Amino acid sequence: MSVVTRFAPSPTGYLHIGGARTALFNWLYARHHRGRYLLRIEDTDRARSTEAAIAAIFDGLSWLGLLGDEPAVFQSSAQARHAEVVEQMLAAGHAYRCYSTPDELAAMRAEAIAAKRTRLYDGRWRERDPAEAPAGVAPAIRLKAPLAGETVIADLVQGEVKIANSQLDDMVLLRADGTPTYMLSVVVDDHDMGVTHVIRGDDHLVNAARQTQIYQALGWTVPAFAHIPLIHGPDGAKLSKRHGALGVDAYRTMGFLPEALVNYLLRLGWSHGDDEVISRAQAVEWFDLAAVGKGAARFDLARLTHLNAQYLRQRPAAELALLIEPWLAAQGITLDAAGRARLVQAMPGLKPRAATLVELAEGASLYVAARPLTLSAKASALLDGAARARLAALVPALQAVTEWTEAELEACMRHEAERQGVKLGQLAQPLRAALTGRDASPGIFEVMAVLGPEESLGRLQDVLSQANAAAQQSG
RNA sequence: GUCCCCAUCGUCUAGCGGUCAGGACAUCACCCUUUCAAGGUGAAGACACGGGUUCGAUCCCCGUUGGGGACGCCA
Repeated sequence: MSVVTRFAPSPTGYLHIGGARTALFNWLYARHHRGRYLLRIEDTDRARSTEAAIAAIFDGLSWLGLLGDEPAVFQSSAQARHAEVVEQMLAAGHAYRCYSTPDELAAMRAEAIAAKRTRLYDGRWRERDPAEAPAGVAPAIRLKAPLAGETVIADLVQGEVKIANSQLDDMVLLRADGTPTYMLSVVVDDHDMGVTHVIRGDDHLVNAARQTQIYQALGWTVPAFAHIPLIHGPDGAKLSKRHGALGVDAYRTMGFLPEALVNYLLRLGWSHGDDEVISRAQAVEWFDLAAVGKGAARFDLARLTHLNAQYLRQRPAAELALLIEPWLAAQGITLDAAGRARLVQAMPGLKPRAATLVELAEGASLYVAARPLTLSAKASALLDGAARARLAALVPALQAVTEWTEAELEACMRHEAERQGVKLGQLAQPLRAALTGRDASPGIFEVMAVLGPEESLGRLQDVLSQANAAAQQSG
């Protein structure tokens, strides 16, 4: 039997980071077993579903490369089928009409809580004669669940889980308005879509027992279940808004690469020995449910950041130059062909100094900033009178460099430092400040080589002439 | 209140009866060095607790504690 998995998000705003991991595990499991991976939008609750939310989910999945193998199924389109299945159950005596109103049920629940009793539905209409039905009340249809015994879930991650049937009440299958509930829809849809493995969050573990009862009432084969642990925030509590980024898109805007996020999510709860950086192809080959951990894991941004740095370095320079353009644009920097070429050339020196695209763009901006540069406070501090004098003396030497390469520039600078009787750093640091406007940058010879003689000397002159102007003004 | 799940360094984890309890991130130190990174070397750092089972428990069983989840005519 060929494996069929599915990811079934409800469209409530964005693709949650936990949902992304569920999707990933489903995708990997299907790929590993050469099966199919499907998508189903659980939009049964029409009021809470919006086009924008659905688009956001597809967008997130697309970015991560986790779109379904076939067009997504919309649960709301199968309502007639759901109602038909409930009719069958009614006819077979596996379901019954319940005339209790929502108000009545709420009162029943409140009473149970006050009396510290179980809050399960008490089955008051289970055996009652429908003739006693109150006039004008549309009934909900409930499952006639087994009273005694237990329901067993053979979970691929959690192991065998047994739940006493006394703990499971007669759940609603069809609402009074004729719409199906989630519990019924999932079962029917998973069955109709031929889903063989249901891989989802831990919070559905008890639901698996309820759904098993529905499968059994229908005489359908129960799929294999795998309930993966939830992701917690850094403080150990459930991941929530106050932890910052929740949606996958937020990580995208923080400058993370999709392959890094995927690798991070994969290792969160799943492991393969001591392997940390795992390619997509390798993950497909290695992935299995048995290696999924049982405990909830905390989200660790530092770890994601480190992984991102690794993947950043694997990307070709040209790709990275393209990827950072949006962040550059946000700084008001638009690139021409020469600027792009300069960034590509600068990438090898920029890469190891950045962990995210945001940092990479920040580092890259020095190469494409417009003259004259705005100096940072620390850069200005480096350019005191003595430093400026050293730089002024350096200018003729630089102008004499015939081959503007890293090696030639270094030779020139070392020679000049010796001539001036200073350490290389005393020359290099002020030069860095003048050429980059900052106190930290890639190697200064590399910076000069990428900038070219014209831009380098130009930036240097900017600083020197500003100093002259300032001196004339005060003097 | 009832039921279910979980438990190894700060964090993610390896371990599947006998290990100096391994790796990674983070932290600290040193090296490299024109700055900042990167890189290299090293350090510190964990089996929640109590009972069993066993010649021997991180590992198997029970309990305690702690954490999480579920108990809707939400999904």
